[in-house]
Amino acid sequence: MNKNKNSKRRQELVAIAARLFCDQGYETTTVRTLAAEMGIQSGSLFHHFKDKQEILFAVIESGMLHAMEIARQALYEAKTPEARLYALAQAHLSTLLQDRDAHVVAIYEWRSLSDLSRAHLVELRDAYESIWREVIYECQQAGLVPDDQGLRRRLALGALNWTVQWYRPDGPLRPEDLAQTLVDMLLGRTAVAAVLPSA
Amino acid sequence: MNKNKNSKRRQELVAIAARLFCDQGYETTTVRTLAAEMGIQSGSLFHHFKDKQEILFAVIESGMLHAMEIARQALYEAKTPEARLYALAQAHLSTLLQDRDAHVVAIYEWRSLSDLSRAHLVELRDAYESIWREVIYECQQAGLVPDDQGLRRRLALGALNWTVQWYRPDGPLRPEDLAQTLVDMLLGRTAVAAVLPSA
Amino acid sequence: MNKNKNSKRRQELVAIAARLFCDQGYETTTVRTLAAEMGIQSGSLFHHFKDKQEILFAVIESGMLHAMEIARQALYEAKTPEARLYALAQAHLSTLLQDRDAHVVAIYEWRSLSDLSRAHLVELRDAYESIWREVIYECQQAGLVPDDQGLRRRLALGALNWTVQWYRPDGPLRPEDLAQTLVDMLLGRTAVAAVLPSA
Amino acid sequence: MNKNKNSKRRQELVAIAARLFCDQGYETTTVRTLAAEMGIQSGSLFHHFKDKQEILFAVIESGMLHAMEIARQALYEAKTPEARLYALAQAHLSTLLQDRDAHVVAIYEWRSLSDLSRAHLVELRDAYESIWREVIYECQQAGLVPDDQGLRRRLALGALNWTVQWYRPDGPLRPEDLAQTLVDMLLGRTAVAAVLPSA
DNA sequence: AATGAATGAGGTTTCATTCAT
DNA sequence: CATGAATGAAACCTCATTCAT
Repeated sequence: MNKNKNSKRRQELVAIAARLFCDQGYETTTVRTLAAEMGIQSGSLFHHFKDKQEILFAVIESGMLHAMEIARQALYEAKTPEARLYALAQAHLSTLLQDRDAHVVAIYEWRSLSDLSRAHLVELRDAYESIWREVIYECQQAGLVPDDQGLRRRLALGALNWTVQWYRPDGPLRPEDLAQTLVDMLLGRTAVAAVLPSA
Repeated sequence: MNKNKNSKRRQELVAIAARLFCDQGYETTTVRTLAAEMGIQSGSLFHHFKDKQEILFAVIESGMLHAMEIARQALYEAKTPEARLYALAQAHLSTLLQDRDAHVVAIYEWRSLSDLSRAHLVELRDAYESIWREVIYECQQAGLVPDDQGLRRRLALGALNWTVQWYRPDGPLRPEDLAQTLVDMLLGRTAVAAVLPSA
Repeated sequence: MNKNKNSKRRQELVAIAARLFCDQGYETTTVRTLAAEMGIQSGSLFHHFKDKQEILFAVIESGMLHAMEIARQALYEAKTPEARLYALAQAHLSTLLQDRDAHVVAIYEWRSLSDLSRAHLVELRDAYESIWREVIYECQQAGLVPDDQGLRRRLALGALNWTVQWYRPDGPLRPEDLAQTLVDMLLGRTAVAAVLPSA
Repeated sequence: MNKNKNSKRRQELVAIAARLFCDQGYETTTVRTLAAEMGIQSGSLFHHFKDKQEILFAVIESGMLHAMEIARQALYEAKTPEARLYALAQAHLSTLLQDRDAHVVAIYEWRSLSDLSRAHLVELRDAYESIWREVIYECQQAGLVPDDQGLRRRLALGALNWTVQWYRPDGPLRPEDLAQTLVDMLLGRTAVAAVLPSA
């Protein structure tokens, strides 16, 4: 089995698997279909991945790692608490769009992970959420949002995650609008001059 | 096959199926497991349902019908726009908790429905969402929220739906708190006296 | 799965499996081949047996149970120590011939049994060998064979078991001759009037 | 492919294969396992052997050639018929112990040989058995055993072969005891002063 | 309504073998 | 001699579904 986990080839295969798992679901996607879409024989799949299950893990992990990376980059440039919250929301939407397949799979197929895989990914997820926790805490300290027991944060993240269910990048809404409206809701603004002024 | 779709027996079977589909997923739950939990043999299942797929349909339909019913009852008693919005949010949470299995299945297994089943359920869902659309429109008319192109509504509903991922009824948060915070966010309030005032 | 372990049907299937395992080996015999020879589909096999492995167990167990039964019957009628030894040898040869398939499989495929199955069959085998131990002990007590540390018994049993490698029932040798020669060797006789005087 | 069939390297590989085939069985031992134990990659195996099957042949052939060699050496020094019989039995046990892996494989995996391989090995086996035939004939001529149609020879050889099933070199029995008891049984003696005189 | 044996297509995975490097 | 990715056939087993009883 090919142990080079970051090889270009492997990343391609993971991306293809992400698309198929997203479109058809993990259980419904057969390894034969996976292989066919990858342009190899079904037996060859198992040189790259131990298991069908390991493919699922690789897909979800790749999405999470990318989310983390984008979030860190976004925060690197933003200075004020509000700007950081906005940047984080936009980064979240950004990876939700760029790596949509992987994130949809993460949501839908979480259950199909092995216990071990899940434990590893829970760590990644916790690390990501702690970034959000921190940024919102900064907003609180700045008096932008008077209190938070994590409830608003959770609702806001949920609202964002749920966008994969209905948001289409080719529709009239821009990601920036989503991010702005969400920040407004989080900070308790009525969003007077909100989205789509020209519509 | 039992054509009496609302029989007590059938409702029991649907509830059992909902639980299993929720816990294990539709694809992973075998007809034999379903039958075993129902106390019958696998062959007998097909006297009640044409298909495995029809069981899935019945599960999701039951959740949606119940959601609609609860929403209508809640609105029946609420008069002001804000009260109606609050009532609707609470009704949504209420069915999300009462019929959690069915709603989780609806979210996760939507893809596994046949085209015909899905089309029928889309109608139900549209009917339900039009209730939300209407109530928020009333709020706009009352000047509570200056504009809305559906974005806030969608974000709010998404936030609510996502609660099935993390909300636990036996935790410290009461459903009323969730509903209140959500209404605050929707209406652009800073939620000064927010959650858990008595705790 | 059909739990009626002694059903006529099951015994037929076991006999067929014994033949195939004997001819081709356990690993080499596919479940499809098994099913084809049984006149059913490969999937149907698993109504009768949980596993391919369980079929192997059933084959070997059947041979052992039959061996025990025949030995007990033979001893039931034999009175003197020597007669009992002779009866036992002949019973051994008898089951070796009647249930040749099963016994060959027992010898060759012992390794392919699961640990659990093997443990159960070891008990059966021990019970059978204790019969031999007892009968030879009677011979010693009668002064027919002066000593035995189990060595002669083991060599004799080994000689008998090995007959499945070369003995053919349609050849010139009669089972009685085998049994007689073996008893002679065990008791230290020169077998003056030995086999096939007319050949 | 390495044509030097007697190279030191090749003999090492054959010995490793013998051990694995003996422990796990031919069918169950994968080419990858073989290669891993040999410290090479699976693809490299096929530089040394054409086939997996050829490895099996090499294993069994090596055992047989060694058996023949030891037997010839033993007979070279023994003069009287009885001494020669004893020497042969001991040589047989000797190779059974020294080359146990190969001989166990010969017994168990005979079936897995290709027809061609088997034919070649049958010749070797016949050559070996003719040695036994000859030595026993000498005993008959010397009046040590009055007659033999091959039956006693076969039983005795079977008893010896079967020892691989139960004999452990680290147990209390010495190979000489086995050989002596066997000769006694063959020659029809009661083995008064038999095994373990010193124990 | 219920049973449960039987189906048969299709699932994941293994494995001996090849071949370009 | 050695590698290791790729092959592709075939292995065991599962499972929704049917049907005679």
